[in-house]
Amino acid sequence: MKDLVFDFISKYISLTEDERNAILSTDLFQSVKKGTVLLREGQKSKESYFVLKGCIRVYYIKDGEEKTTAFCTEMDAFTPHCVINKTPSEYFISCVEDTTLTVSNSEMEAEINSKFPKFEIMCRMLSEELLAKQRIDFDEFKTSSPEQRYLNLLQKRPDLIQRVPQHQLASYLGIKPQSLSRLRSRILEKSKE
Amino acid sequence: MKDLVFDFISKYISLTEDERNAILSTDLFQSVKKGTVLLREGQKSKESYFVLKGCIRVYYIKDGEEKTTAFCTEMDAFTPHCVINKTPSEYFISCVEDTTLTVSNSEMEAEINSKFPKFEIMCRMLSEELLAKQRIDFDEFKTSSPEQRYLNLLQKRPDLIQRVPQHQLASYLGIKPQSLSRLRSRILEKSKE
DNA sequence: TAAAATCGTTCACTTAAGTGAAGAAATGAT
DNA sequence: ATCATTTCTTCACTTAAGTGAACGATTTTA
Repeated sequence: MKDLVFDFISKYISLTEDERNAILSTDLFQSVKKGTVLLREGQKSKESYFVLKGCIRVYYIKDGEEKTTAFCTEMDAFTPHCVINKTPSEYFISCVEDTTLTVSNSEMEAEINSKFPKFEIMCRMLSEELLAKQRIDFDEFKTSSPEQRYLNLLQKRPDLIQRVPQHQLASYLGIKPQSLSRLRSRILEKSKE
Repeated sequence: MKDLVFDFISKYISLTEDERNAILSTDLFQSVKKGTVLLREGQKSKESYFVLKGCIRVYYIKDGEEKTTAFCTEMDAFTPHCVINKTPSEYFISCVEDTTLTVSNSEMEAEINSKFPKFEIMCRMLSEELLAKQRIDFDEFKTSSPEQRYLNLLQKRPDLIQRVPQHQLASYLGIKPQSLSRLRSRILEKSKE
């Protein structure tokens, strides 16, 4: 399982024995049960996540309703806004499934980065990449209809539709659960013809 | 005008005389006329932008229609996806107004970063910050209606509504120009009551 | 300055999403 | 195993966005 982290890192930089050990000595790995809440609204956290197995979900509670805005699955990294901004969190993060992930705190990261400048480079590359990728996702969202977004998701992350409850998917697609249900049956009708 | 860049940088790191000169020697600054296209679909570019004055616009052309997805104004940085990914660009970037900006290419950035590790740190901080901020914007977009998005924009970037054509704003809000027009008159009616 | 092109608004109509309610199905708890 | 809760779907109705067209108003360009 720990190899997955090193596989991931190797996409950006190559590590010496020392550097590998520095990471392993930090006791990053956690296994959490389905339903566990990792971060709550209002909380001040310094923790970043990297999902090895399972699925975590980012959601707001507005007018008593859950609004899901992100799912992180295998090999997804997530640093909450509150960590960067040092403000109370605007949202919750919880586990959709039993999940294995790394949890790193920002002070520890800063320490490793200053000890091994290579990590600084990796973090820069990774966040630049994620920024650009997220912008494309945002662009696709803006320029397509709910139905197109659903079909797009079916292409790009077919697993999500299986492993995640419909009503959570709905707000992820920017619509209500009833609309997702209707939209799905509309698509089904079309494909029959 | 060049001071603006150093004001911006000073939010992240402090510079020595040497470092300032390294930047100034790179001949980064450009003034471009309204309507100039900085990047075209299909093009392979290595250029990143930082707007000092004016406004640039990111847009796709799908089915012969322009779909605007971003506006960068004073103090906004933008690195196109194609620069990070080394693929042909999916979108166009052009100037909404006469614009003064810095244009830096990724090779030059890499050189400066390796010469002055401080810059590497700044780039990491900046892209982490933009990533987190953009995620919040995306979340807001997903969880609100076109009307709420418009009112939100009116709060956060009131200048945009003045300086940008309505039909470009419309796709930025994820709707058609006619819908934006209708939505605006609906809001006007409400405020009269 | 005159003609042409672009832009913003309005209208009538169509399509799809929001809402509230109801019921079936699946899930979780005791 | 049963009861309770949650989840998903369906329905009728409301609201708002998409579409195509028309018409000034503005801007561009020749």
